[in-house]
Amino acid sequence: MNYEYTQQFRQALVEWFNREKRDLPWRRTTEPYHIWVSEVMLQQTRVDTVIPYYNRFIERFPTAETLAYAPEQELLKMWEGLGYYSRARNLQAGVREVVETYHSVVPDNRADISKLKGVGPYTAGAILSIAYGKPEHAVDGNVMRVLSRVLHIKEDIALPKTRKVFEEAVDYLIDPDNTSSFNQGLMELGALICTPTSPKCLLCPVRDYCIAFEAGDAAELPIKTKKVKMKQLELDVVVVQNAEGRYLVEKRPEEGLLANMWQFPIIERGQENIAEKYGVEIGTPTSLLTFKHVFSHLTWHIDSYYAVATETGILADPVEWFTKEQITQLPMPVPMLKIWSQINV
DNA sequence: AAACCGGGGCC
DNA sequence: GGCCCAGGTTT
Repeated sequence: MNYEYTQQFRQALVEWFNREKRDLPWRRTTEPYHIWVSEVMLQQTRVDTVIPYYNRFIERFPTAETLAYAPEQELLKMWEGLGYYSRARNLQAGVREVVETYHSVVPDNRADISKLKGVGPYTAGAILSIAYGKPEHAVDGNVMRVLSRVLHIKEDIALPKTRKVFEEAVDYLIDPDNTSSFNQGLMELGALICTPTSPKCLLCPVRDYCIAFEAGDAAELPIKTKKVKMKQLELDVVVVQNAEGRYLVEKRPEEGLLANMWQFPIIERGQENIAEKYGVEIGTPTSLLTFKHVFSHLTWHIDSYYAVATETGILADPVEWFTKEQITQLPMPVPMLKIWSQINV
């Protein structure tokens, strides 16, 4: 794209965005911490899902300090149901760095902001361009899809090194006077017009500058190869209640899947048993729910039960008896909430 | 470079 | 059922 074309492309994109942009909560502010929270929530998560979480989160943690000093359990509870819980823990770690190292001011340059936990190349560019007006690239899945079509880039976006191609393209194309609208415009275009399947090219504000539209193969781009294999796990979950009416729960390890989230006793079917793993003898279980829970690279096939404890020994460290009221306060993954809702019908 | 890390919506 | 979503970290 030559200089004049680049100017026209910028103008068409920025004017379309300022005219057509959705009214979203995080678009009513340029406060860097608030933009940061929104960008982390939006990682791999749809706008409509994020909106209620963002509003509740900002109400509870309005400033970097309030989040920095919050108990992790409460933070995870606010994040419950969003998934990718390490995002929340990394966000708090990053915010603590800002409070302690940068006097609570989010850094305004890529070198420093990129050092913060949970802030990668995309999030760094998003905060810098949206909150600070810096001409920095913010390349996400939307941007790669849009630019693969506009510029007819046919490299495999599943390969990590390909992102660099798009970052260099944005470095060249970005409107230095409207960095926020330009970067958000690319993403909004990807979300509303330049969609993965059946792009609405006839409504596209930059159609005149799109090589794929000219070539008629917009729907075939981007090129993405990677396919992943799914692991399967068969599990039994047992809600165990003791004579005092309390329920047995355990905290998951601080690393790995669903780190630091709480769950009811869970065993791999045929490989373990409740008595041995948890030190609790139980009466005859009654069936609750049978269902499937799909993660990114793993599927849990869950049979869930309710049982009464008949004999209890010494519990291991992350295992405790909690009342119904206490359990309601614990951050739990969705499959456990699903089972818990059966107990409280 | 590949694997890991949630959950939901859409086709 | 597979794909995608305002990705980052770990190995």
